[in-house]
Amino acid sequence: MAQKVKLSTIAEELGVSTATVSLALRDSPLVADITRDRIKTAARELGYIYNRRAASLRTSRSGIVGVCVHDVMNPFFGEILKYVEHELDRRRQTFILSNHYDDLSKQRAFVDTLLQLGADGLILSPAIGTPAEDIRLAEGNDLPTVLIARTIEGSGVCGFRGDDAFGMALAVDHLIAEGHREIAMVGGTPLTSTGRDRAAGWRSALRKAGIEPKPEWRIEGPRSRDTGFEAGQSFAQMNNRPSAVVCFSDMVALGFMYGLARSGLTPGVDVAVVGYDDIAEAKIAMPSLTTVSNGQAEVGHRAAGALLDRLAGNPASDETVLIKPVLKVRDSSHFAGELRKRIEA
Amino acid sequence: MAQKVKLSTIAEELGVSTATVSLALRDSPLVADITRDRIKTAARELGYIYNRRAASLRTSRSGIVGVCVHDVMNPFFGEILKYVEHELDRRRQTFILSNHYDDLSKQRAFVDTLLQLGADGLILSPAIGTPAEDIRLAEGNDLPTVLIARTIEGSGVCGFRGDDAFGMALAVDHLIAEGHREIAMVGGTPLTSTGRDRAAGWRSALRKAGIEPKPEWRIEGPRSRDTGFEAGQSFAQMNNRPSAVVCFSDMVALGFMYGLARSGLTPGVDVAVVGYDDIAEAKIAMPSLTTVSNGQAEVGHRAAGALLDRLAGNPASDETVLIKPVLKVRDSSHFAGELRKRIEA
DNA sequence: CTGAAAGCGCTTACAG
DNA sequence: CTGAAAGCGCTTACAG
Repeated sequence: MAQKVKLSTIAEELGVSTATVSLALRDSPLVADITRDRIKTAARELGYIYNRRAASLRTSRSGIVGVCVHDVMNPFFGEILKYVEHELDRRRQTFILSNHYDDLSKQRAFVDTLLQLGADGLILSPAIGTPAEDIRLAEGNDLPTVLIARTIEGSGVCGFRGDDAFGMALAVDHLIAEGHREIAMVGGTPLTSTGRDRAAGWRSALRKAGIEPKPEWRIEGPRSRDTGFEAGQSFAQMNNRPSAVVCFSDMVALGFMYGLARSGLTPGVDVAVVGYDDIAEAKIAMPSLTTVSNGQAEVGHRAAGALLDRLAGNPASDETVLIKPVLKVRDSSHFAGELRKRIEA
Repeated sequence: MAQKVKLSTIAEELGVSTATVSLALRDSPLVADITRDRIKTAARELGYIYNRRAASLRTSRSGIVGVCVHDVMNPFFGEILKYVEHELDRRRQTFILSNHYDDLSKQRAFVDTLLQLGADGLILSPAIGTPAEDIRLAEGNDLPTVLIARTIEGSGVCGFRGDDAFGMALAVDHLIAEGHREIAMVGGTPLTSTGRDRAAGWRSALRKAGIEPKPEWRIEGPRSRDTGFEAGQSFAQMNNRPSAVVCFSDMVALGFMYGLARSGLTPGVDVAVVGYDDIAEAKIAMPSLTTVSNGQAEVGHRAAGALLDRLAGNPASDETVLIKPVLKVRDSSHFAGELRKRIEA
């Protein structure tokens, strides 16, 4: 390729200074209209490419925002990110994405890269085991951070997530209203705030209804479609199988229903199933999946908004915003209830 | 936060030059072992953060690779990206991801950003309508490009994708062997190479078996689970419904099966269904989905490898590598065949 | 093995 | 409204 075109190339071409070119290209009112137009035309004709590294070195603003979550392929995160992406696009920020797969060292390597690139901010759904210290380190190195989906005690930064305990209680209350008394919870781990809070919501909703959850009703672990599938197959073999389950997530629930079906049971009839998140697939699944809407749109929008606010110089908040979940009743939990009522009648 | 620590801070602290510090931190053999150790220790203690913008401005190497696909949330791309990610991680390259949603202007904005950041390379699954000129422009501005999943005539760069026509023919041949004579194809668009090639494979496999595909057997459009679902519902209402369908992708097939089931048909029994891609979900779906393995691992690995090769200074190739697909027979196509044979017997 | 100096391509006071 | 000059934090010949 030919010689690289830079500000000074344009400046020489037109017989003006690089300062004027720089100002003109960014529409500074300091530059006369005619000059600006001449400069912009020349830039276009010469195929000028703005060098953001140089600019960023000078201004210490990079226009880069890092986003790091467990796994983008998980629709729950994918849906949140769509909204984050939309918001950042509008503000002309470049976003760099990384999965951490709950591997702390991968997350740290990513944060390091962001610091090296002089990123302007970070939106993070922290990996299991992330110490508050890691967040403070990022903040201490001028990397404003906003948490999503999971939060960390004492991190001192703001975060957005659903009210997990409340949402899971909605699911359990619904199943109780449908006539169930034995309700298992499948999936999740006490290692994340999400896992702890949802399990707590399940447990306390049962107790409030006077039902003491049996230890074997709490099936920890699954957090993916695959492992949900395995859990569904095991569940089908279980002695004294509960009549209903709430799942840690829709992914788990959808896999669980596949697993039940593979074992010859009909989800929604033999076992009532409720998911969590209300991802797009829930509505079209067979049977359609009763679930708890977890506010992906709101989390994504507000997290991006909060970060952009801080970048604009507004004061930081350290508040965790809990978004109210909403129960979506569909066939996976409702068929069974209907049948039960008919039998009892 | 305190004063920013830079090379010169360390240099002053230890009474050496910044040149020595720079060399030491990158393990140059020019620096004495003791000096290097002292420097590295000081860097750690002072909390030094390497400024990649400054380095990159000087060296014109950024360590950044851009990746742009239709949508990361689509497991087909997600799976490819996992392998790309793995390969780039190993080589300590930072990767910047973007969806283009088949919007050419979004793709262009992303390529522009990469040029501005001085990215070292681009892995692209081009948006519908991408002119070869766009690729040449990137290459002309020192952004080596490798294509995945879709290719572009006359782009002059190398690409990796499955052999779509061959793969779809495998699927059709299988259904014919199962006894089907009326086989529809659901989904895909002639606007992409993938869509054209798969439809061509379907059509020519039918003709080779002496079957002339009826126009109404080609149901164009769906490329997602949602639209596959709608297609499944419409298909259920169709007069003279074919006994089998091949789908543009697993996502379409999985949605299609949901749609059939929602309409009261049993996928795999009332209608044989074959997908394309062999994403992880295919194996656990109900019924398990017969599909064509599309080499996501190989595409991801080899595309990343080819790009890294070029970055290492090896000569560019302009070859499109076609990866051989493999048929995976499962229940969604096999039940129906079994039943048919029994009925005929 | 180490240091002094130039330069990557911008932006930003400052002066006019 | 425009220009001359310094400086962001590195790396790289070059000299010693």
